[in-house]
Amino acid sequence: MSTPLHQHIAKHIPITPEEAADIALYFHPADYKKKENLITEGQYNHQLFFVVKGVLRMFFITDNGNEQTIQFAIENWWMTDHDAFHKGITATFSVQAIENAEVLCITKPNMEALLKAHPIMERYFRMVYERAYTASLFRVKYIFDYSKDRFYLHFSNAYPEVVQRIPQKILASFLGFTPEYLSELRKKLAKNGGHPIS
Amino acid sequence: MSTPLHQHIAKHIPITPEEAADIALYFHPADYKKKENLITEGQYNHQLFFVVKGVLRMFFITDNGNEQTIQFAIENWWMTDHDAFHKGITATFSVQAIENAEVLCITKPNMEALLKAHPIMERYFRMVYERAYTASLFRVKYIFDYSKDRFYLHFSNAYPEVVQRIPQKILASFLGFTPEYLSELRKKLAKNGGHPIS
DNA sequence: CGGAATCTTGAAAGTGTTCAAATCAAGTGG
DNA sequence: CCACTTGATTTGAACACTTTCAAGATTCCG
Repeated sequence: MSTPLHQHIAKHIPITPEEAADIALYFHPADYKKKENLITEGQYNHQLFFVVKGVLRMFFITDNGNEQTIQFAIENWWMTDHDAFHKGITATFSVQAIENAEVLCITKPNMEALLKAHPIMERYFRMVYERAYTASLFRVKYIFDYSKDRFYLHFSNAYPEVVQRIPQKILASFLGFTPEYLSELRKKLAKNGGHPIS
Repeated sequence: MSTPLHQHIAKHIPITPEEAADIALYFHPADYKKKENLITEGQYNHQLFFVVKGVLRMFFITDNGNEQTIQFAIENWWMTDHDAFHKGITATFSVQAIENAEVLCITKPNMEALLKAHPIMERYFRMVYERAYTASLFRVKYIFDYSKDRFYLHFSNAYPEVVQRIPQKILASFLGFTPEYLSELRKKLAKNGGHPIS
């Protein structure tokens, strides 16, 4: 038998079924309902999550009280407030289920024990973080490079499954503008057959 | 004797002087002059850099031909186009010396050999990437959270050394606005004793 | 000193936001 | 299954923030 986590690990490093089974013991499964928080800004959290099923988002509350979404996680992505998890401090970000979600959780002590027992996992997580870091840099690039309408088009072409699974309000926040403006963009783009205006 | 690289590694993982000396063999030192490129957008690059001395910036050319700076590296930071380095593809970003810089370089094959010979370095780089990823997420947070004037103040308070070492033009680009607007902000802020207007 | 790049200034034009109200969609309890 | 309540999306007008462009002042470096 092969779990999603096992499969994901095996994509990056060679691993035996026995190792995978032992690694799984460091995690515990959990279910979250739509709109439920896995992590809440300002609170202590010491868990890292692997998404087995569902969609999560990370967000925070801006100066003027809006929810600003900064990333999504779908199946086979890792998610947490890394700064809080790593340093054991209160969370800067909240993590919430957008759909009912099924995740694997690992506490900080278990994470340390896991890395000690299976040093090969250092390599796996090195790769995971390297990839996440790269993605985050590209996110910054897109924010600056594209006009808002192009950014919207880019994202909905690149991740159509994500766009379909989330409310527009949250998409607008992720893209960096208001829901009202997203409405206007959609209207404008519809007129132009899905091409940016410029 | 203890090099900056050795010291930085030792901050994260236990390491003997002998190991450190062997690790150093996988790197070669290089000097770059102000404005010289370590990596050029569109070209192949297969090196990762550790900054011993100087300031680097990463940037790309936007749709409308401007240079958009997306991050800096000062002493003890790692820098490269990670996506290009990792996948062996052409670079999306350029990396340039803002001051004369002294760096340690490692090629992709040497990196792989290093990780094979010293698996403990997987842990070190896992930590480095984890930290870089966290920083990148905070960068995105600040972009969305702060008004432009607050973002400017935040950055110049958080990294005064960096601000002093780079031209305003590049700072403006990093913060996400035009040099002209930065001029206005500085004028406005000067009138208000360094506090945001809002 | 001289040339080139950087920084400042101001006016005009865009881009995106805010606010308020109407419409639409979804989930809940009876 | 319907009626109700709540939340999400759309619309439009007024406004605010930021860019663009062009020109002048300043600084840097050889």
